[in-house]
Amino acid sequence: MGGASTIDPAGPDGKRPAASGRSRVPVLLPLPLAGPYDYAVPEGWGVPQPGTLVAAPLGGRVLAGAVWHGAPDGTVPEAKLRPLAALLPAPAMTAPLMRLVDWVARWTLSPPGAVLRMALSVPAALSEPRVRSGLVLAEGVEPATLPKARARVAAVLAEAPVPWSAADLARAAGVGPGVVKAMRDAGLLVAVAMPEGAPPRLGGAPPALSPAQAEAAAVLRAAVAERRPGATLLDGVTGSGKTEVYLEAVAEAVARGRQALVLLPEIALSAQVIARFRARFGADPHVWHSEVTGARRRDTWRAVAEGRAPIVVGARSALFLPFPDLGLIVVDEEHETAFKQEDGVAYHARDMALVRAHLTGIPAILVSATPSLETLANVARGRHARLHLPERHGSAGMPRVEAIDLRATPPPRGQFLSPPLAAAIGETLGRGEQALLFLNRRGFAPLTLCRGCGHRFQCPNCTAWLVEHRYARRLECHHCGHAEPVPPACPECGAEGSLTPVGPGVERIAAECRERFAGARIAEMSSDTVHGAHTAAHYAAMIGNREVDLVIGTQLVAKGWHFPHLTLVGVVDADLGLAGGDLRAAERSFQVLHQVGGRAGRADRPGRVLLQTWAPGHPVMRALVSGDVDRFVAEEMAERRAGGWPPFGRLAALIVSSPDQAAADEAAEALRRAAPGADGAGEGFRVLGPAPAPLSILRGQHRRRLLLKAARGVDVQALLWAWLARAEVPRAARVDVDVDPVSFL
DNA sequence: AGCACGCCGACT
DNA sequence: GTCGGCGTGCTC
Repeated sequence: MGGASTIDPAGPDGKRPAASGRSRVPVLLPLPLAGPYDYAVPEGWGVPQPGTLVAAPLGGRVLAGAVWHGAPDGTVPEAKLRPLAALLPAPAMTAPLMRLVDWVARWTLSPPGAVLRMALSVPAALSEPRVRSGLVLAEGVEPATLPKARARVAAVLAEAPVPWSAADLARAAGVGPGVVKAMRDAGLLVAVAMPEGAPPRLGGAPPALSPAQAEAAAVLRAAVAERRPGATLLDGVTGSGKTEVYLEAVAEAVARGRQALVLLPEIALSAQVIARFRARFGADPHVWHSEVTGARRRDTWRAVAEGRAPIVVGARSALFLPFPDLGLIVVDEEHETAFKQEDGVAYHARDMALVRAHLTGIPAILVSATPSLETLANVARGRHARLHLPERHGSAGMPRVEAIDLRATPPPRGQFLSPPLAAAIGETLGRGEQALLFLNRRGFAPLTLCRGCGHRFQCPNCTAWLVEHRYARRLECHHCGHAEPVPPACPECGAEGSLTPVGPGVERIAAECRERFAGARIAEMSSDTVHGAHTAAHYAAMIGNREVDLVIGTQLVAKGWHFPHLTLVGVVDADLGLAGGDLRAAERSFQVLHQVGGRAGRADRPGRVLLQTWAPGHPVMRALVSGDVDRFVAEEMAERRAGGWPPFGRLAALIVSSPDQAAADEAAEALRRAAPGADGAGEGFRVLGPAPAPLSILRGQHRRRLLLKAARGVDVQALLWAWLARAEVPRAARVDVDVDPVSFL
């Protein structure tokens, strides 16, 4: 991860033999350079094919790069060329992956090398394959003569005389790792080279599918079998069995000897999803995300490149793995904004997954209970097919959703649960069932102010309030990580005991519940209490075992969990996501609230969802209460169409940032002056801004935004290239480009 | 991304 | 008088 990697040139030393009249090849390096560099091919190598991974000297170091496709640049004089240092012992990049790199670079206006960097993110995997050693019994060792623990180890090896890893061996023998180590040191065990991991043996049979599932699965299996390019939306409510259906498509790819890639948002918390793959195929899929590091990361990359990984389940970065024979890409929860990478190369993994599938000539499946408007528009245009799963027979059905009008039944002063919601929680707990309260805000209170002088605690690096975290006794900025202790007195007027928390976070809701539902066992789930897959699984088990009565959580609890005893979901502030005028605020609110509501009543008992809102008439609330999703989508689509917004128009953002406010303003003005067209408007496009970004100072950077809004069919990239080339931006400011922005921060 | 070269403050 | 801050520019 991070850092373009120097690698050990397995080949010649770093001297510079003159390159004389030999062939030259373009080599793309994992650096933000404008394009590939030309290199001389040492004598006797032959001409390396495009995609070949090579070690190339650059300045004083040697980098891993890829021989690129297309003609060498040719303008660099022969004498300046340096010879390639070595061919790397790793499979060459495939043509579709090289084309993907070019495609993403062009689309995002990033240097191709910056994109290549994502595809060569595992430097260790590019050098000589790791020789793993395993342990076998030394010759002539007689198990019977050994002490008990050692005898058990010997027995395991006698039973299965293949090389074992030390950890596996200790586990199988039921002894500590020390025993195995001591036996090796004593010469009772010897290390031998272990063969590279064979592909997992996949087996398993399809589960019993409903007729609708079976029909959808058959369509998708056929598409995979025939390698039919094109995308299909697979949608249906929570519990309609979408996963089982796409797993059949995965099974088809595997049966044909091809690989399948399944992209998920934030995989770290989806242990339950991995378990479903295991249940279906009898073996774990290869897993890829940022928390997979070290030897595991290297082995997985290698297994993918060598075709030994039939199924890969991964976060967005898995999109750039070197599959030699990909047969299917699935994007699960395709509406999730986590698929959009914001920093560095700003790409949307869902959209680029469709590109990779297209370039590879294979089918793609987009899966969601609440598809994005982009995807629905593509279905409407006939660009994607659609398979819709109806609600499943025999399931609990969709929960009943009701809005609580806070204007009519407000919470008591200083509290946040309205009487109807509090009553419903009390009844649920009284029946011995579980309830979940959802509030997408960490900490105790989002704002602290002084009752004496009105002072508000603000982050020194960002335009944001500091959030009180009462357990940690700190005021924290959720944008830059700044934290300070809660002071005993107001720093402005010196008054003591005058600081007042304003508004709720999950900690405050938990405090209120402890008071109101004495004796209830409460679990708080937010990124402050749940750190990664392990704790998440722990919480899930506690909830599943009914060791918890009331769950209070942030967005984290909305994701894919199945809690069979949970029958009530209360949304503390259903209006929260609607503030701020974001283009997709309504769509996203609907998706999140629908998803968290889906946690209620999945077993035999009906679920109930209560939404606390000040605006029960808002289209999002009406859609959730009535369940009339189609109408909501139609209204939202009509608004977007009328305004020329995505998915009916295109957007690109230019984000100016600088530690110096004047430089940021100057750069923004320079961009404005250089805007394409007459005064920023032309055939099918218009430039909006500059305006301060919603977080006008973030991590000490002053930020300004300009927005290019264009009709579909306008070559946005061409406009942006010309625009950026024209603009004279002061050095003290930088400009980032975000094509198809998802977030407007 | 590194790494080198190149001009202005606080130390032996 | 030097060590060293990181601003700017180059790497086939």
